[in-house]
Amino acid sequence: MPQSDQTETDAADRFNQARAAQSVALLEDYAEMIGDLMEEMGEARITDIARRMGVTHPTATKAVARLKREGLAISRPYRGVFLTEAGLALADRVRARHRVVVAVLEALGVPAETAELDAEGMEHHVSEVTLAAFERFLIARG
Amino acid sequence: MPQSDQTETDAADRFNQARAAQSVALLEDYAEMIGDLMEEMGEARITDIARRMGVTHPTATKAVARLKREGLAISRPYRGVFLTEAGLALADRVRARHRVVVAVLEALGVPAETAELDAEGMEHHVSEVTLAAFERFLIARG
DNA sequence: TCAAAAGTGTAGCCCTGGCTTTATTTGGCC
DNA sequence: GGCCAAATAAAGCCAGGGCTACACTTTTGA
Ligand SMILES: [Mn+2]
Ligand SMILES: [Mn+2]
Ligand SMILES: [Mn+2]
Ligand SMILES: [Mn+2]
Repeated sequence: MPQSDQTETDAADRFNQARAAQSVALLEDYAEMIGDLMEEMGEARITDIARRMGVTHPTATKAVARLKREGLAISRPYRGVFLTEAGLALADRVRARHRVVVAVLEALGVPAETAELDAEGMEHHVSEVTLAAFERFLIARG
Repeated sequence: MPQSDQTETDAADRFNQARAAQSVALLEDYAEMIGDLMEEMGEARITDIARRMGVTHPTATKAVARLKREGLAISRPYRGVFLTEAGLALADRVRARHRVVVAVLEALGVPAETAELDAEGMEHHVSEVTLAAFERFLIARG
């Protein structure tokens, strides 16, 4: 394989991975947040989800519909939303990863509020391998 | 402002920033890549753009249409695509940021190929403040 | 108790960013 | 010079993720 072909497939692979990560980003954020609300309030109401996500309630309803379709949440009409086992597992993984990303940013000298803001988008593109490296870095650093 | 209200607006702000960053991510990646192709080949053809992005050529055509609409590129029918001054400036900023993000990941112990893959998505969520911190970190580290 | 407020559902609109299919143009080559 | 392959354009489909407007249900409190 000539070098220029290699350059092209490598680039395409990168963009494909980024697109794949983006396509689950919304599910991850909703799962994490619904988990938070269940913890805090016992249930997650559409209105509360929408307010925290900064969207209108029909938008939150659509996202929850997708979560249900993917087996991550359940709900009955006019009742709260609840995560399934799979949803809870996802929420936990996402929450842990979020904290690691914020911690790494802060360790690198990023102000706390900025770290929180940037981590919200960056986290979804942090692969398992990178997450492991982040954790090693945080431990080594003490 | 009660603490719970604060929690909610903070979260909404985070998600809004992440959405805003995502909405320009595509422009950034195309600008960077068209800049690369102009450098390598003298012009950027739709077919080459599409192959490198890992999409079909109608998809690339649509993206280029958006770049033109935003004043970042120009092109005439059946001719190559070229960046405007604004497009070139964007491409340069994006390319520099991309390199910094990759360098930081590698400095944290992430393998080179993984760093390239993850950086492609993460870079778009790295704010100016965070980028500055990254650069200081890289310099301090030598 | 029951009316008003709050919450939820649903329909339908828009834009983005993928895709396939079909038409048109260009460019290389005999 | 003309033909054929490659490139480009154009049209139209789909899903995702935002929105508004409107209908319906549930909860609250006087
Ligand atoms: Mn997030
Ligand atoms: Mn998060
Ligand atoms: Mn990118
Ligand atoms: Mn990039």
